[in-house]
Formats: sequence, structure tokens, C-alpha cells
Amino acid sequence: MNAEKSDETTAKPTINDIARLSGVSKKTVSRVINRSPLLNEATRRRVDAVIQETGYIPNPQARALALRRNFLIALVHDNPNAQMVLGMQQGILAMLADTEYELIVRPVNRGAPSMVADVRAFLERQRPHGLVLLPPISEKDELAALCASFGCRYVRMGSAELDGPAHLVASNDRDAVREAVAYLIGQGHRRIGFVQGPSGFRSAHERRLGYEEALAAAGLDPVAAWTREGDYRFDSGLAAGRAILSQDGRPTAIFASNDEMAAGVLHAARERGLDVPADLSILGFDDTAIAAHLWPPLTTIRWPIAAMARAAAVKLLSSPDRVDADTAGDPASAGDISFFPSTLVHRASIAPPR
Amino acid sequence: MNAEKSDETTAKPTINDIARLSGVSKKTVSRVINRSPLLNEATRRRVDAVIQETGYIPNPQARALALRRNFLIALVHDNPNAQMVLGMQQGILAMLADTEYELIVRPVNRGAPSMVADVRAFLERQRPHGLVLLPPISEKDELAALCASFGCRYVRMGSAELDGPAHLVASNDRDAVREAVAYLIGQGHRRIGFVQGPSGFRSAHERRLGYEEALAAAGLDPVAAWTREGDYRFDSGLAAGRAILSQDGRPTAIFASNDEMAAGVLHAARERGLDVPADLSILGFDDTAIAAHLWPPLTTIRWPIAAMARAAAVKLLSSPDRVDADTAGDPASAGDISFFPSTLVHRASIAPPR
DNA sequence: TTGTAAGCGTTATCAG
DNA sequence: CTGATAACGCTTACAA
Repeated sequence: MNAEKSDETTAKPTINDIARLSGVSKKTVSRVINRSPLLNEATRRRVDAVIQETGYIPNPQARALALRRNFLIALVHDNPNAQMVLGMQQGILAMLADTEYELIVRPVNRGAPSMVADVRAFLERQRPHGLVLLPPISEKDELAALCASFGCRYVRMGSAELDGPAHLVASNDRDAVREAVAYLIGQGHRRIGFVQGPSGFRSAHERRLGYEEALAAAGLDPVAAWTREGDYRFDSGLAAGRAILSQDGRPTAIFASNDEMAAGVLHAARERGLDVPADLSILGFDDTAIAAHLWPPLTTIRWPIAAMARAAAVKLLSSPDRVDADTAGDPASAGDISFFPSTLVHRASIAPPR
Repeated sequence: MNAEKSDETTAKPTINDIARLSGVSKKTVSRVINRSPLLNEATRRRVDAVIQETGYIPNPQARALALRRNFLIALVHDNPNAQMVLGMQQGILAMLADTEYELIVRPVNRGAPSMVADVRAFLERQRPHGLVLLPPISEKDELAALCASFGCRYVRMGSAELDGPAHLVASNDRDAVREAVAYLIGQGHRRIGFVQGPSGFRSAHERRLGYEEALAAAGLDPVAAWTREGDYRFDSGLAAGRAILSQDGRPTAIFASNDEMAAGVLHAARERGLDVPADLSILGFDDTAIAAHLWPPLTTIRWPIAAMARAAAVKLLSSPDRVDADTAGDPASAGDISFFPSTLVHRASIAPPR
């Protein structure tokens, strides 16, 4: 299966072995490894051949020590949503594949008073190459400042413009919600309820603004009785749904600020024997796995997570590299790939009002 | 906020600084760091004080290089279930907290012919301390052998006895399913359908055996017409549900081998206008997030993921350490915490047949 | 109980 | 273009 006669139980070859075997110095081998431009082509080939034969792989720890920088990208998050975290991981890893970087995962506990200190300790210890911060903790400017103070690269994922383009990958939640609610209005809805996300969350705020802007554009006013605040969790959506739907003159549609709460609203509608979407249209946000599996399947707004994650990884990697006389720097300047539009995923939970 | 006058922008102190400042040798500082037992208590305190003051943190890269082992635990998986992967991550990380270990994530592509080679390349490059293998790839003996050949510790998570206790953390799916189906029978069901997982998966096999054993214990026979094979995904559950429910003399209950497929069956039941659970009881497996959010909430079987993940981490850490005259070895022998019983989560999708 | 010297595997410096 | 030589920060002999 493996043509090479590599013997895993034996010590791995080191740069010294390669140097000896190919009759050059360590430094030259190092140059080959690092694709130094000023290197005789013949020498390079000779060394490369030996590397191939022996199956030599540079030791990442030693490189990290000598370079005084490591090759770790950390995903720092406070698990808002399993699907999203995993999607981010996969997107980032897709860009990290075939590089020497590894992804390390770092859940933190927002709420815990030690949260910032925990991240600080992590930075001190590992000195990672870069951080990807997921919402909602990505909204904390304190964390960004912390990274900066350590000279650690970082990218924040968010729902709005949180930072400069070098440190931001975002979707414009406000726009997406405005358009989705406008669609609801276009379907004929005039009485549109709203389940807000928890205050203090930028995403919750942006989504509210989008909702209000859409109403305003149609000459409608938000109705307090049709509005409730939730905490992005199912139960809060259920409670909000019950509260909103128990009133006379209930809305014909409800926008819930995320899918979990939308599922709760759906639950509440069922409890009252309402038919969704005939009696009540429901719009969610996130397009988590649950959305497609609900009955009826939920119309919702989707972040382009994979693309955003890849962009984040690119920004982290294509950063001011060492400007070595000896080394080729990759000039991949990241353009301005900071904003990614979210899209409305049409399923079956929205219909014109009866 | 931070009383210490540590200056992050300045170079971190090294072991040399500590040695100089506390008037001892590097080696002595090293001994303090590594809690060597043979060390004068006074010396230790003195050095510790300096470490505190300076905020010194040993460089993990340098340690890894000198020790010829790193402090990375890798979670290798190709798991369709986001909730489970994240639960595993959190469980493992809970044990890794306050250690020098970091968790790195390594999704692989089962199905890809290069899968084993990919893992091999990863092992060669990073030489991680240990691997946690999640199902379904944990079932591949080839991967376990690969780890062994690299002298890399590993733990396989599984649905049955896949390996020796040192390398296994499992739940007994067969037992759990047998009991759950027995419960269904206890509720009065005699016509119980089955949506099987994809062949080739150990979990699918074990769950089938549990189902059959429960039937056998009640003197019932599996009915081919009420059995379909799915691929653990929603659509396959939907298809299976449609096929099973479209027949005359349909079952009064269906056990689907995971929640996603159960959601599909539920979908199919709705399409036919069946009332769940009155007309049809449904039992799932996994207790993913979706289970609680479906309508009706799904009765399902839950792996104790967090506990299992912690156990896996413990097995990886409490492994044959260097037996140094100078160093205290932690004798935490892992007992035999290999098996974790799954539990039936009662919700609303099961009722006695009409 | 502590220190000295010699690595671990790589890269940077600076001469040839 | 290439190669000695000295880092990088820590650990393990082996002494003292």
C-alpha cells in the first residue's frame, strides 16, 4: 500500500539527516523547505529528492521555537449554535488544509467574570498565530484590544461593522432582515410580530433595526403587544409565542430573531391549534439544522457560514509576514472581503395571510 | 484590574530570567515548574515567588521540543451530528482545562480514499499526544493500528466493544435500544417498525440487534414490510416513513435508529395526517437538539456524551508517563470507565396504541 | 538538593 | 548561492 519503506517505529529523519544525505548544510535544507528564492535549482532538486525518499517532515515544534511564532489558529467561541460552530470549524479548516497551521478550539464562558482573563491566559500561554472570534463574544471590544496588546492577529465574525476590514468578517443582519420582512409585507402581511434577541447582543439589535426599517418603509408601526424579548433559546420563543398569540387581534406573521425561538413560536401556534402558515407565517434566522426539519419547514435567513469562515482564515494567514531577505513573502492582500450577504431560504412557513 | 505590572508588549520572561532573578540554575527552575519532589522547600518557594512576580509562563513549544512530545489532543471525526461533536469537544476540554494540553480538531472525510493517509500525514507531522476517534470512523481498526504504529495514544468512542478498555469509551447501544423497545412493548405495542442505520456502521448493527432482542423477548418477530434502511439523514427517514406507513396494516410504533431519521418519519406521519403519538408512536436515538424541538417532542435515547468525553480525555492523559527519577508521575490509573449506559429520555412521541 | 554541559530540530546571522 | 555558528527555551544526563 505504501511503496516507501518508511518505518514508523524508527526515529523520524531530521534536517541533519537530510543535510548529510544530500551533502549540503542544514541551512540549505532549511532553504529548500522554506522555498527560498535564492537557491540553485540543481541543489534544490537534489535535496528535494532526498526529502521525498526519506519521507522527511520538518518538526513543527522546532520550527515554532526557532521562528518564535507558532502555527496555531484558535477558534474562540461561546457556543451560540452547534451548527454554526461546526460550520465555522469546517470553513476555517478548509483553508488551513495543506498549510502547517492547526485549528485549536477554545470555548469560553461568556457570563463568567473570568472570561477575559481566561482568554488572556490562553494568549499568554500559547501565543497563537491568530484568533477567530465568533459571536456573541466577538462583539466585545475588550477581547479585540487584548489580542492587539499581544500582537496576536484576530478576526471577528459579526452581524455588523464591528471593526476594521482587517479584523472583520460580517454579514449585514439588518439588511437581510429588512429584506425578509419586506418580503413578508409583500405577501400581504400587515400585522407582523417580533421576537427579539437578548438585549446586549449586537445581532439582536441589528435584527430589530432591520425589522423596524422594513415596517417603516411600508408605512407600518411596530406594535408593542406583538413584540417580546427572548434569549435565543427555544423556551423563550415558546413563551413569546404564547404571549403574542394569546391576544385578540393577533399578528398574521411573526419574525423570530433566530430559529430556535422560531421553533418555540411554532410550538406555541400549535398549542393554540393554529395552522402554520395559513393562520400564522413564521420567519426565523440562522438556518440551523432544525429549520429544515420542523413541520412545516421553516423559512429563514442564512448566514453564508462556510464562505465567511474561509474569509476569516484567509485574513489571518495573509498577514504581515516576516520580511526576510531569504524568504518569499506571500503578497496575498485580502482585498476587502469583509461583508457577506445573508440569503432568505424559502421553505414552507410563510404564506399570504388568509 | 490586573495588579501585576506585566507588560504584554515586552518580551516574555524565559527560564533564564527566572533563574537569574532567583539566583538558581535553569535546571532548578525547571524542577519547580515540573514539581519535582526532590527539591528544597525553601528554594521552591523562592523561585515560585519570582515566577509569580514576573508572570513567567513556560514556552510550550520549547517544552515540546525538549520533551520530544507535544501537548496536543486531537479530536478526529467525520460525524454528521453537530451536537455530538460539540458535546465531545466540551467534555474533553473540561478535562483539559488547567492542563497544558490543547484540543485540536481534525475532521476527516470518511469515504475519501485518502482518509487513512490523511490521518497518517497528520500523525507524522504533529505527533499529537493522543487522539479521540468519534464514530463512525472510530470503528475502523485500521486507524487504531495506525495510531499504535506511531506510538500515539488513542481512545475510540463507540456503540459497542471495539477495543480494549485502555482504548475504548463506549455506550452499549444494543442494551439501550432493547430496553427502549421493551418499553414500547410494555406500552402495548405489538406492531413496531424499524428504520435501520446504514449498513457498515457498527452502531446501526447494534441498534438493530437491540430491536430484535426486544421483539424476541416478547415473542414477536420482525416484519420485513415495516423495516427500511436509511443513512442516518432526514431524507432517508422521510422515505422510510413513507414506505412503511403507506401499507395496509401499518405498525403502531416505529423505532428510528437516530433522531434525524425519526424526524423524517414524523414528517411522513404528518403527510398522511396521522396523529403522533395517538396513531403512531416514534422513538429516536441520540437526543440531538432537534428531538426536543419537534412537535411532538421526541422520545429518544441519549448517550451521556459529556461523561464519555471526559472519560476519553482522562484515559488519554493518565497514560504511561515518562518514569523519571526526577519527576513525579501521576498514577491516576483509569479504573475501568469504559462503558456508559444510555438513557431513555421520555418526551411526548410515545403513547399506548389506540 | 543543586548545578553544568549537552542536546531537542529548526532558523538567523554573517561571513565566504 | 552556500555554510559555519549561534541562537530559540526547555530538559535530560551526569556530576558535585
